[in-house]
Amino acid sequence: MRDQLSVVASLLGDPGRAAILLSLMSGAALPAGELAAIANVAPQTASGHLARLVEGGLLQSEHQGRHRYYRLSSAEVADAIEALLVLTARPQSSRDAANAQKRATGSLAYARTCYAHLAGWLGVHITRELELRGLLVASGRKAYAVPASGQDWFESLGVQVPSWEGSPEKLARRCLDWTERRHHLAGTLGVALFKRLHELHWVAPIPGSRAVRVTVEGKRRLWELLRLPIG
Amino acid sequence: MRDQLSVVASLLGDPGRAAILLSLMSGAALPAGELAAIANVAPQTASGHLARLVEGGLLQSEHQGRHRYYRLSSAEVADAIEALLVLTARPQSSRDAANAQKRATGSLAYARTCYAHLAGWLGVHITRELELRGLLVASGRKAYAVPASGQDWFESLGVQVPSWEGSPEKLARRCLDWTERRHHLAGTLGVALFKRLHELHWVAPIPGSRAVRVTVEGKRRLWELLRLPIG
DNA sequence: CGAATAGTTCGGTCCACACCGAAGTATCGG
DNA sequence: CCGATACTTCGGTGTGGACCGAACTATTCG
Repeated sequence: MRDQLSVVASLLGDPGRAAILLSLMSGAALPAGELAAIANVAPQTASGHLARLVEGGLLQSEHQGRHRYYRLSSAEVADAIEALLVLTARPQSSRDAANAQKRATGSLAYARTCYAHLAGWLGVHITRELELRGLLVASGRKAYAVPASGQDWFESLGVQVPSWEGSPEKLARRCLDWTERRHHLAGTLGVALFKRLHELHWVAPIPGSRAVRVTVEGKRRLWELLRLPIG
Repeated sequence: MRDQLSVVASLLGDPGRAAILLSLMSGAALPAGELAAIANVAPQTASGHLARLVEGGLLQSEHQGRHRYYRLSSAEVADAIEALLVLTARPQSSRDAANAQKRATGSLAYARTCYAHLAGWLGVHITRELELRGLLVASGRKAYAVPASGQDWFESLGVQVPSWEGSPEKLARRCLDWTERRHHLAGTLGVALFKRLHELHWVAPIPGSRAVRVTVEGKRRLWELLRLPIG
């Protein structure tokens, strides 16, 4: 029993395996070779890591021709990784350290997707502005409530606010970003918002990565709409 | 960035350190010597582990005379550990494995506290009976709603149902038990229920551990009240 | 003060495991 | 059927770190 914890934890405790798992956090499935490159190890080594991760129930593999794709086996795995990432972000309080970390992570820290919603600087600050304007209200540690004014705002942008299906967490979850260490909008509404920004060509996902680029149009409109200083 | 994860994870990846962290999950602070005994290692070894855990921000230490008490440094640490425990519980489907695990954990698996609410077999089954009777209704993945009938039941037992302060998660959280792999009642109401059962001498915490004993009186009353077969 | 207890630091041993070279098994394309 | 690509298994090497004995520092008690 008590070792069970250490067994799972030690799966995440190797830098190579951690890199692999992090690269799969987007929910995408990646082939073994690519994961080897990401983890910066030889294919044989990665193969061993992947086998252990599958054995431990963290990953699922899927054959496709001569490729073998791997993905996280459940949302619980992603939850556990995020819970650990929160711990890595915590003890830094000096501004320098925070900035160094931000620079190191590059554009991913600036704007990226987390599953299918916006995270990074952009995700956090859009959410912050909405909160400041009372268009989104924190309700508990894990959810946002959407007041009528907020609903109007989303719909004027062309985002259908989904009906209240079950828990508020489903609709508008508060998701913790580990570079900004601030909450941002997730859940159905978060996904819908990102989809709409993409439709409007205000943001453009960078192919082959989780990073997101803000278009020129997007910069102008986000400034008009939320006074968000971008670029 | 990417190694940060593996660094934290590898802190949990050693059986000794994992045992130490698990024993601190109750929120209590324990002295180094006791933690060494729990981890089943020499005091020097434990001392090294504890230093690394403090260094990594997972534990905080506190001097008190010639003792040195250690406790989890934040709820986030407990969250991360629980998120990992969920992963350990998942893949087992065979009854044998589940039973073996139950036996191995001994009385802790039967009844214990998790922070200050009841967990283990007892916690899970009390919660289950309340759910079957409609006195507690799952609301989303993380909270219970308490209908009027449930409120009556708690109050007839002498448990003040706290007023709806903010989120339902605060009041009646669904907490996942990792030996039973079932939800049980946590949150303010869960704490109040345990406190009341203790007051009534239906259960008695076993000193120096998180295990809980059900008294003879308790067995009789829990049977009368919920048809819970104990012992 | 000196003995006892709680905890730490230091030094040396030993093993698990991350790593890669080499060779083996699938699958694709011609 | 043959070479190329994607991935795995096997075997041997090297290192990080868990471990404990011994010695050291604090605190309490008589």
